[in-house]
Amino acid sequence: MSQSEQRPARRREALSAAGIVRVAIEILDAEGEDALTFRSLAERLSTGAGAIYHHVANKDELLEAAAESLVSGVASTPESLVPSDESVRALMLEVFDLIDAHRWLGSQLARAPWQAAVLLVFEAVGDRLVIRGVSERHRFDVASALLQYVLGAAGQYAASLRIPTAVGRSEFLKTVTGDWTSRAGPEELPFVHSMARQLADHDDRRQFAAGVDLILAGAAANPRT
Amino acid sequence: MSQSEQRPARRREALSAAGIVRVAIEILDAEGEDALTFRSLAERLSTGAGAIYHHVANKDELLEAAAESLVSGVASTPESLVPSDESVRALMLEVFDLIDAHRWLGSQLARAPWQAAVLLVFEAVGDRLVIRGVSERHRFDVASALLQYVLGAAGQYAASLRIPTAVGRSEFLKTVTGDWTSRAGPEELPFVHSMARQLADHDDRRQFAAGVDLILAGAAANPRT
DNA sequence: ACCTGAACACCGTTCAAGT
DNA sequence: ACCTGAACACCGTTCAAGT
Repeated sequence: MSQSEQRPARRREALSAAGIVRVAIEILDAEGEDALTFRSLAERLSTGAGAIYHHVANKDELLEAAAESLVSGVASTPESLVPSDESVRALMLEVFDLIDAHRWLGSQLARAPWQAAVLLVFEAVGDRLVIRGVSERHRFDVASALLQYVLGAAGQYAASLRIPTAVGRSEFLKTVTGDWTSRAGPEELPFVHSMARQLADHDDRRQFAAGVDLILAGAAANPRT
Repeated sequence: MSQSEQRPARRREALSAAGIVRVAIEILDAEGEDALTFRSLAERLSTGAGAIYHHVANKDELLEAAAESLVSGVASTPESLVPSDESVRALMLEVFDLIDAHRWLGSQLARAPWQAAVLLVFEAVGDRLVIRGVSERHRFDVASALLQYVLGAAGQYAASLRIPTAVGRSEFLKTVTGDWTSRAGPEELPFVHSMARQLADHDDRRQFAAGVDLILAGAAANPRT
């Protein structure tokens, strides 16, 4: 404590946008969305908060870059040229798993509509639809529907409570709806109450895949023009 | 300016949770999400910021209550008992229009997964699926898919730029992707570039409806078990 | 050119003091 | 019981000063 004052000195290699994004992802993954601040980031980088602004315009850009960095890993060129639903399904599940592994990514994708990461998913989905042979007329509709579906799931799972499967039906409903449920019994929410077991027991990933299949089945059925 | 100091005095009727939520919605609608702070709210209510905490636990609860207040208006009992896709479609579009009219609602619904407002939409969708005669085995899948789809669209449109239809293709892409597009030409994003016209010209609402039809067509086709 | 860190203009939330 | 508004513990962002 009686250490004499001395200025910090500039040890350390130069900062870079890529390095900042990498550390930001580490913080987001390890400690969650709220833990990422310019102060915490600067501390981890042994620098001042202001230094970051020399490489990243602001926090939004930082989050978009972090999202793009992760998404670009899964949304690459289709590996198969065989026309089938399988490659579309596989891609959608890859995106799902990525969000599952990085919860903050869900909120980030849902936040800004045409950020780079979202565009990459749209491109990847579209590429596979072209290979699958979806007619030109329906491509845009199907790609949009799949994109919006995965973004909805992203936001949903990102904030979800990850209920242990052991939890029983009534306890689950209580957890999920808080005291709100007590205001609304089976008479007011018949459907929700009839689905309580599925809500408590369902597997998020399987559920997600079922929705993808529904959209692809609709695409195959060629809906009304 | 030489007015003598005097304490504010307690004119005004008592605060209430409902009144606070009403004024919060007014601020959100008129000035957007960022404009709603406990300070701005308190000013509009001619009170201190702390007073609000006697009626609302925190800002999250306030936003959830605001969302529920709006959603409860559209997600009421089905008006028709005729089994058809039409009532499902109509409900989905009502939710879409509600989000369109209150942009902040999109982000709010996408933010917290099982808040009251989301549960109300799930219930309303489910009720109509039961009437339509979707088999018990598929009800949960179809309701979940529709819910996630509308939440994805909600987040997307909430933040969307609302591009005037007059804007041309290249200008649109520039607006939407920023300088990111300049890094990625048609070789890297073939699908996005091939869809550029649809992206620029499409009608959000019609697009949304097309996705709903896709899911309903998939439900009718009875996807793989 | 890049970095540093104090300063600025905000937040949500708390809490002693009033009525 | 309810209200008031200053105070607290934060933010993102800016900017003079250093190297």
